Amino acid sequence: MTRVSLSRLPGDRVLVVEGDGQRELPMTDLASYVGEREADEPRWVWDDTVRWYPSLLAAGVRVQRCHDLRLGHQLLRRAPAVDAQLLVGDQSTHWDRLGPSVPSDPALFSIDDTAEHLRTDLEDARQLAAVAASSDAPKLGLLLAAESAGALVAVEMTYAGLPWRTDVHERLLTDLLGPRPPRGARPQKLEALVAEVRGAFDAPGLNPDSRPDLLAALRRAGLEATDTRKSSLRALKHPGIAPLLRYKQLAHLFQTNGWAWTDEWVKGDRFRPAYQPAGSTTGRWSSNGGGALSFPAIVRPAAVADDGWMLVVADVAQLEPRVLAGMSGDRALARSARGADLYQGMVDDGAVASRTDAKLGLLGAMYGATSGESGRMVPGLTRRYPDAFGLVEEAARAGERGQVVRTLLGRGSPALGEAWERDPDDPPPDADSQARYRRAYGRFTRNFVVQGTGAEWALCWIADLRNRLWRLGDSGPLDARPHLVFFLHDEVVIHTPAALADLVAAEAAEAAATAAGLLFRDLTIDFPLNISTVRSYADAGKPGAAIEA
DNA sequence: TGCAAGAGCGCC
DNA sequence: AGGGCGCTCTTGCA
Repeated sequence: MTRVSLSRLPGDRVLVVEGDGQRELPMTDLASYVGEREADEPRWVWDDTVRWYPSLLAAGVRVQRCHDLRLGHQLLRRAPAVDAQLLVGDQSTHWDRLGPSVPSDPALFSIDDTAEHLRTDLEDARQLAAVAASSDAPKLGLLLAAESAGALVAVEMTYAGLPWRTDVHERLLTDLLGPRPPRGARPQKLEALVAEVRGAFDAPGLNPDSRPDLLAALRRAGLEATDTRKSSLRALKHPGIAPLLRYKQLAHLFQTNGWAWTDEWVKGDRFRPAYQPAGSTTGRWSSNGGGALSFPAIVRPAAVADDGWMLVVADVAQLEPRVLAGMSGDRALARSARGADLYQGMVDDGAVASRTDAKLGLLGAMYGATSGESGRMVPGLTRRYPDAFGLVEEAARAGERGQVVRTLLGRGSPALGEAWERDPDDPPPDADSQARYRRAYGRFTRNFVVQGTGAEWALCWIADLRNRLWRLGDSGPLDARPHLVFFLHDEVVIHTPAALADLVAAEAAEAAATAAGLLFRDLTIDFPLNISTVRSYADAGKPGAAIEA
């Protein structure tokens, strides 16, 4: 496959290296050059997708594949199967330090002090060599390709944006909170709730946002409260609790997804969050802006397809338990995973009495629950599904011994002490806190292998889906084709011309099967999707909504 | 005055 | 004695 690396040079020029040949271009010619070369389907190699791809998209150029060296470097440096020494060389310390770049950074295409003239071809050669020399080359190769495809998806989704009806959003806010208040003030309905809470607790100056204030008021009312969490408050009996809970819910909406949020994140009928592929150590994405990955259900009614378009919403049912079945090769769990409901499958196989028990037991095993209803289910299920439960148990023990663990495709966990930088002035931790810390790390490694492999499955899914959607759109312009507009760990939203919605839904399911084949080739694991075709995101998942419109 | 940490809630 | 994130507010300290 043709591999073309792009490096930025001073004076807004680009160095293009391909095999033994190289040439220079002015930055202004880049989009047309890339557009023409796309016919050869090359893999574009660049330092950071966010630094190159947005301007190409803006020029109407879509790229089929790339290799994101920043993500690759980060991944390979920590991959247990890779000899990290092979990544050392000219400028490699710079690659070590390279953090994510911010899409809104105005310095995007100007050469500045922080963006040295990195020779991407040199780093590319090191990464290729490091993969080739590893004991896990095919899997790492797949992981790098998926990671880079994810980086393309992330930029494309920011570019496209989630279709957003500001009028619907504001009507929703006004209904729940009252009219938009002046800066710094509470909306009417929140203020009314505060008054109600103050009255109920006979605390005229109470600030419900202040924990000490609130605890004092609760105690004065004779309630035993040690924290102000929703779940704790719900257990208390007092006339002030209901308005307090209502206040907390609505205040959260006002603060995180209220008018200020719209002002900042919604432009031109689109919500455009910035995604950060592999932003979490497990390989899951994070987002830095707009709280895209904690996008609350309460505002989803405002995500509405354009006229003549629809949203196809697809999520995987029980992604992580299915991934666990696949990576552990647990045939019993794989059998229970046949069909749309894995937990029900466990009941039907006679492993547990109820669906609730199945869910509690599996989640307990994946998160490391040691007590409670969840922890109690684990021993029985371990006998039933020894390979699956054994895998997470072994990952936990490895963590407690201080060893790193890896995902199916070879992403390594951070080391035990990595996030634990002690102040040298502090006394050394005693044996108890060391043991506590090791157990916590064990819970982390236990979850890491499943969450991380789940993220890999999802990357393969969206990478394949992205290509399928592109082919489906045939030859239309970029913004007239079906495209991904949202991705949330195990769920995607596709904005599509209404006429293509059924085809889009079918492609989403096909892509899921492709991802399963890529990761677990010899073992058949079902990854059934819940798919809805809807006008508004809020209608996804509701029975009957799929046919509507 | 500004920053970091903690609490709490949202999502998976 | 349950994993991963981001965001906003308050508090405590410099």
